[in-house]
Amino acid sequence: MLSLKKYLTEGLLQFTILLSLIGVRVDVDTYLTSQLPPLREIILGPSSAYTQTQFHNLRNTLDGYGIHPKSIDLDNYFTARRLLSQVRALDRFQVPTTEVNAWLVHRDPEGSVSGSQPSSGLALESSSGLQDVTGPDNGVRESETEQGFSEDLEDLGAVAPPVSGDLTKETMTRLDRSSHGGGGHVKSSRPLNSLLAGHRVAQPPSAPGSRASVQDIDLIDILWRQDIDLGAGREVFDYSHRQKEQDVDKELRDGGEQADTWAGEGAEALARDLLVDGETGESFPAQVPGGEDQTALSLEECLRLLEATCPFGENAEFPANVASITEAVPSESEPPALQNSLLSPLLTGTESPFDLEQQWQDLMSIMEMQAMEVNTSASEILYNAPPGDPLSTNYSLAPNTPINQNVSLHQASLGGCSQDFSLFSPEVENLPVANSSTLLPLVPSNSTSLNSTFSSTNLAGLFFPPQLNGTANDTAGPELPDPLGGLLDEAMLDEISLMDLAIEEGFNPVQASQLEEEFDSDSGLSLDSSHSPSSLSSSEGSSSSSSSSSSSSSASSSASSSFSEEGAVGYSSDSETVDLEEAEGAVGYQPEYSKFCRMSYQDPSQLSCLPYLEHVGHNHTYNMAPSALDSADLPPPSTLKKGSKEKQADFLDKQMSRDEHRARAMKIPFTNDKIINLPVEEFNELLSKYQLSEAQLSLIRDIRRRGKNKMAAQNCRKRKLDTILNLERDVEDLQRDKARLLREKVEFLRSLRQMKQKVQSLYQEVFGRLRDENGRPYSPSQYALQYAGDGSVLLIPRTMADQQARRQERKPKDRRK
DNA sequence: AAAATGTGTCATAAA
DNA sequence: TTTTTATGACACATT
Repeated sequence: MLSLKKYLTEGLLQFTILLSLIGVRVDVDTYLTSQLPPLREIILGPSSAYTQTQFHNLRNTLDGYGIHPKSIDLDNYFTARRLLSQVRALDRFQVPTTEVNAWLVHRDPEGSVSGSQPSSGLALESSSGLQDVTGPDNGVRESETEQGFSEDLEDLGAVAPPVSGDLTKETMTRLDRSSHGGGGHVKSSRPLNSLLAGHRVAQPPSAPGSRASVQDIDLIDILWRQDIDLGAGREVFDYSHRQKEQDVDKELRDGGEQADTWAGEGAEALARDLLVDGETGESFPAQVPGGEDQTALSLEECLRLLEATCPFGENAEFPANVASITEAVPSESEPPALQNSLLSPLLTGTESPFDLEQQWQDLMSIMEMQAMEVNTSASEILYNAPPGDPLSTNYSLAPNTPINQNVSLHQASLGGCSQDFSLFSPEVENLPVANSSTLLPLVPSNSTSLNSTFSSTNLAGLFFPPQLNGTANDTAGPELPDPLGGLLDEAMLDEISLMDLAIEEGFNPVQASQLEEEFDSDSGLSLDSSHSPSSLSSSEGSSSSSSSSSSSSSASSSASSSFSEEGAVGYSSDSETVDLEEAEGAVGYQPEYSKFCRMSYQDPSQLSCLPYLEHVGHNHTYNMAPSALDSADLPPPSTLKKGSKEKQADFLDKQMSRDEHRARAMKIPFTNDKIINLPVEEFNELLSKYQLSEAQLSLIRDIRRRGKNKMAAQNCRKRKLDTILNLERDVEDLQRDKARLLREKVEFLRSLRQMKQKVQSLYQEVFGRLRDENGRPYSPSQYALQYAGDGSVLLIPRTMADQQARRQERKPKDRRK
């Protein structure tokens, strides 16, 4: 009975997850409390009804595992596997950082497009006052939708009184999901990002779920980069502000929506739980939401991935259904088709050329991880809490908190797999543990990185190539050749040989220590590999980059006189930028290094040529500039309040430079951009066109001067940095050369010593065999062997030999003189 | 709170 | 001479 219960609960978890995927809402309590057989039947038998037979068959044939009744979980498992293979494929393709970002961004539109087709779930949700948000869900407004959405939130938030943090969070996530699935966002990552940020804020850092928050940071960073790529700024995700506002906003909706959507115990239970947790601040809000956050996210990510890679017709239904999980009326007709779409990716997954063993290991790592997290969080609730509530709570929670809780839904599902296995075949259960513990380290570097990311519950690691993970440039991909590897080896060899030499040959202590120092320094250099590779590799490209920079500098300076707009561009030649970006992307700079490069190689003038990007170049401003600009360009929907408008104005003001403020104050009729970047002639023409006061003129000239100087300073700093880096590289090269020369010297000394020893032994042998007329050996103290120039050997008295030796010693000195 | 870093500006020299 | 560029130095902001 106990096993049955366990099985039921676990299966129930899987099942609910699956159902949540499908978009069917089922009251689990009824099954759990009263009707066990039906539940079992649902889990075991009819699962085939939700899945397409062909996929099962295919899977079975490929995997070698028989069709398990609990195919739902297997579905999750295979979905995960497919995702894994996708991630691996990413890794394999060595997609550069920027490209991967683009990939994500492009993937979203697909999901949004597909999601925008069936907006049923959204329609349901919008009934509770979300129409503003979900109304423009045809992808027409795209990012604007999002903006309007957030602004709506802000607007509402200004009015709504704060209630329970958990409730708000939950509502927020639901809202976000609505915007996700049906909103037709080109960039669903933005709300996701902000929500994640919110999640991070809401979570107590000390709670067990804080692990997820760390990943969230990574994910946020990645997503943020996407957004930056698309022109959005981090400001969009200003957690501390937005989160609170949204929280409050959600409150508003929560009141109505929750009552609307969840009638019955589930809702009550949820509310109860949430409230209690929110007040007490117990483990639940951090743990369970955290865990389920991950789950939901990963599932959603799964869906998106699936959509991206398997643009089947049915896939179009995913987002909407996912979005409508909580609100959708359970419809029996839907699931099969949906299941079909759900499973279709599995086909491709099984088709993936990757090693089954490896995938299995990957999966095992996930399962292990899940076993830790889910068992401690979700299962706790499942098992320890009263029978009815927890399940319903879980059920309602998972679908309702898609974003923040996204992270672990995936794990939960995967974990469900492991649990399933354990249920059915203990030997299989053993496998994961053994594999994950023992085999993982042995897995090739690719999968190791993957596994590590998995085991660290790193969502970013789950869905992005390792290079992307958080610091992105932190670690060069395993495929990337370590330019310092050879050096390191060399240095180590050097050191070894040196020590060897010093020990064996009784090397001159001073010299030996010197050499040791040398090698130490050298090896220290190499040990600083985290730093060296970048500079080294950069040096490879940097010879070109430096040359290009020098050439471009001269060229630009010459060209600038003739064509000042180009001259304004100055050092920031495209080629150089590309070079360095390539180097950066390929080699994987150190974080600070990449920071350097980003800072230094951003083309300020180019940016300034694009007004909307003008402030991206400056770290101060680009945090808030894009959002401000966005909001400026796309005035929020009618619901905007004065407060937020003021905020917008503030943002605008903040984003504007001092000179821009001054120009505005002086009512200067053209843009600072023109003032600064126009060639002198055109600039003068422009001035002549207007009747400008003396103050205005002087301000304009100051603006021009300052603007040009600003760019000049940027170029100067960039150049300075280039110089420093080049010098650094040169120093490294020289140190390498020095080490090499020293090594060669040591080698020569060693061989010389060996030769001397050999000669000495030969000498003694020959001398020992010499006999005088009387057959007696010559005394070494009285005679010596003298090597003649022609190769002959003479036996001469010691005295003569000493004299000759002295002469020979003097001769070189004389020559020198 | 202090240090490190980034950025804008000014003064000045040079082209 | 005027304009532009380069650069050191400083102040301020951000991290």
